[in-house]
Amino acid sequence: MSRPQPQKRATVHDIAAAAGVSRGTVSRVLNGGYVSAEARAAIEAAITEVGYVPNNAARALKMRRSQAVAFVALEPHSLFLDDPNIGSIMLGANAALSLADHQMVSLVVESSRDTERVARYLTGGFVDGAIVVSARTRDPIIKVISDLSLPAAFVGHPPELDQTIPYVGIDNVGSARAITEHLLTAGRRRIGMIAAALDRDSGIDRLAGFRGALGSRFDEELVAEVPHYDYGSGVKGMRELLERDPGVDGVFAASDAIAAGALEALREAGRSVPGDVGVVGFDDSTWAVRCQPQLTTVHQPAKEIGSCAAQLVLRQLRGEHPEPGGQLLPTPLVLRDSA
Amino acid sequence: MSRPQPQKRATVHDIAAAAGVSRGTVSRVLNGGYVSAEARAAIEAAITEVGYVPNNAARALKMRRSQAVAFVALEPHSLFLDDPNIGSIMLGANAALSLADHQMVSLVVESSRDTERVARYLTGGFVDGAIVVSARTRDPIIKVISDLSLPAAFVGHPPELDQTIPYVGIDNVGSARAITEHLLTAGRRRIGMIAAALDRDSGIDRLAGFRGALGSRFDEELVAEVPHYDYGSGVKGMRELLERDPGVDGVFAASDAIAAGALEALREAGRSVPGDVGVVGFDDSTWAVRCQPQLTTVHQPAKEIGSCAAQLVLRQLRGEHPEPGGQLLPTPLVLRDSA
DNA sequence: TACGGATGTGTGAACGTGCACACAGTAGGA
DNA sequence: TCCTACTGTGTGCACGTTCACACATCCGTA
Repeated sequence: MSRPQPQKRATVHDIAAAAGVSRGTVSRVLNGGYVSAEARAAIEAAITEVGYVPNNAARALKMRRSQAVAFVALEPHSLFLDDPNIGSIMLGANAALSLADHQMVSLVVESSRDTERVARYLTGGFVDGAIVVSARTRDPIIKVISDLSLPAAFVGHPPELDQTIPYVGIDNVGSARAITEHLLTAGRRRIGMIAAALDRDSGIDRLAGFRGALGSRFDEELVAEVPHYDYGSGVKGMRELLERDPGVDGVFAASDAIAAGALEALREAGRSVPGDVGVVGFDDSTWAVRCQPQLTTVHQPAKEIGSCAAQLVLRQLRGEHPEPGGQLLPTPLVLRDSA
Repeated sequence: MSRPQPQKRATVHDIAAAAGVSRGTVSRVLNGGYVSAEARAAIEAAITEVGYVPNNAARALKMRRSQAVAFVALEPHSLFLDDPNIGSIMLGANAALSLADHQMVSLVVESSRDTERVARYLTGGFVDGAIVVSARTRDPIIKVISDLSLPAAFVGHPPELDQTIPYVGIDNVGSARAITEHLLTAGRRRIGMIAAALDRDSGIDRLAGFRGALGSRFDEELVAEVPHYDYGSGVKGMRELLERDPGVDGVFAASDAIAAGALEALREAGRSVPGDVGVVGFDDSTWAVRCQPQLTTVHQPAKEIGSCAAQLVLRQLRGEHPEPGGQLLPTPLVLRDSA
């Protein structure tokens, strides 16, 4: 029974002693520098023998660099449940950071208690930068990052407080306009929208795009407002739309989840899709292919958004100054069966 | 234009100087000890004035304590997409750690490249413990944790390599047996199962519970095996079941997503639910209430699982040794409309 | 007066790194 | 011969914190 390492961790001193050199030489084989072949061999042997791993805390203290970037998820209740993209954004960011040999640590902010603790964490020197996925435009965390001038990037919308922080997102207005035009060219005449989350940029912009595409044909009556991007809201919104105008023959749902709910309400009302009514969604999430019929929708490049945000932070870490104002990623239309 | 703090961060020295005391006294007001009222007042004033925040890296180095616990998500592709519970488990763990003034940092392991980096991170002194959510029972990360004797807890199933590490999960066998018995007492005679993920404990155990409940009535013919816990597998599995025995009148789906797919296949085949066929699921995820009819299913206490795992780690951090062997949380049946 | 305890404060050392610097030896060119 | 350049190595210091210790003061009591 040989316990590998009881609790004491090996340090540079230990392997220096084991290899018969000084700490400086050990540091040089780890970080590059002039080292003779035999010294290097002895040190590497010692390292593998004792299973030495550098102490990140000490390194971070000395270097003022932790090789870690925070992924801050604000109000995750809604994010994890409503937004099917948050997971993909995380994976995209992680992949990009990983390639640059950085660690992604994701921090979850649920309550104001969390806010304070995460602020301490960001300030405390454990991360070099932050990617912030926020549903709200004003948040205490943003002020912390701004005051700290911590390299950061926002996902989803421009930060209101500090315009110098870059962001990455999609063109919600243009995408909404494009998919509404798809309904128009398919010959739909009475087109309604189930608009959601009108307290956020994304919600407002999607409605604006819809309005823009319809132009003079826009009818306030045919917009059902619901609070969230979820399935239940879709069912409710569609029922409302049918009640206001039973002749509606096209629907732009502000999210795929809403579109799925709308399909349910239409089935319940005996309408066929896409025969009687054409339905389009937004996100191209897993919802889109779960539905019957499958949804025509706007593809959100979630992974790319994540990796792009990571690049934005990494670039700042290298000392570059990315032009502020944000970066909008293309959102191709995905044509399926629902319209 | 007054920049708040250019880049220099305030240290204990700075606030000691500002308050006219020594660093030791500052440390004492931060960490407790004998401090006079006036000294404390002066120091606290200085702290708020310059916006001092302790440097975690230095503190971690000195204290060998980072007040942070890792949440390690292995192979998140499947986790984030298949398992609707991972988000809730995270939130539960975060809440429990937050209450104990600990920071949760979640690490995503996608590739073998990630494995190495995360191992370095765990070893590097940035975290005091780890919660591991793993779909596979053998993983290099487990060996790292074991060798390091890092306080840890597993979610989902017992770790194969190191039996001393506690885990928290649910009784898949018992739960599957219970919900199958529900179908039996409802009078179903020809009961099939759509079994999934038979390469994992959860999948194997759910099938075992099903078999146990049926006893001598068990018929191999009525088990459709599908690879994943997802919707598409549910559609396919149900079609297969109907083909093998059109007289099937009860179905236990290994997950809610599968059950939802089964409902679709049944609708397609013109069967009514629960009239012709009773369907039950597993998880009590958001799927369960999205379906028409809503699913009777097994509730997985995801938040509690997360918080329980966190407790297990925190207890070890306090020096206690939780009895190994794991903790199984209760899984109440949720009766809805589908059976 | 002298002592012991409680209360309050300052100082030095250490946690484990990386880097600047000093130093030593060898080789080549003026 | 001296100067410079290159290769290779060891030492001291600093990063910001906490802790152990020494010291200082005040009080009550023997």
